Amino acid sequence: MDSGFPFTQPFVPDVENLLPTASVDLPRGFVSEVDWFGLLGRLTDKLPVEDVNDSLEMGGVDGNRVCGEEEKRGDGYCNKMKVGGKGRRRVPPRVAFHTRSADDILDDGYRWRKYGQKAVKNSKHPRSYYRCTHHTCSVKKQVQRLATDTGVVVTTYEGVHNHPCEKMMESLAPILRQLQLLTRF
DNA sequence: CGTTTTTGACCCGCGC
DNA sequence: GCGCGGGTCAAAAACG
Repeated sequence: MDSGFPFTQPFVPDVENLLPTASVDLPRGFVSEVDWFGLLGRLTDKLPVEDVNDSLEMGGVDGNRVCGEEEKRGDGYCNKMKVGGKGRRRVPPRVAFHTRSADDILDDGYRWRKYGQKAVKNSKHPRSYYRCTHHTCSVKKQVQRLATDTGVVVTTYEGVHNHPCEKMMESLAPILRQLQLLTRF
């Protein structure tokens, strides 16, 4: 975890060729410097839309429990949610980044809570599942090592953050204060 | 003591 | 139906 913020240069992936499941080689040290907001925001505009054809859809999380519309889970998924007939929704964007790193946990500026880990077939290394800790946010990510090259960490993001990155706001705070002072006059 | 991680159980979709 | 692979839950443990 060597996240000296801010970094030297922003890393700008080629968005045009990222869809629908992208894979980008990201140099070590650049992880926090990706413009996730802009990137994923632009991605959602062009995402394929898939058909939803009944009232049971929405993720299929846990077959046992039934929750009403108000009890919608934090991640937006619900077992039995009435959505009233056919409709269309966008599938969440998935973007994968490759990073050559000895460290599995790459600091991307957001706070994550780990909720699972699974062994990966044909690989010594497990895959870890994380969810964004922000209560209104449903973004998930998976972290695993490449089976063919153990030195490479693959981080797959799913969804778009609906809140600002706290770390970025922190580093921006002094500048914002300055601006506020200056614009008083 | 609140938050996060660990870890086996559980669920679900898919191919046979 | 059954087994398998992948994803998630949730209780307990670990952590700060």
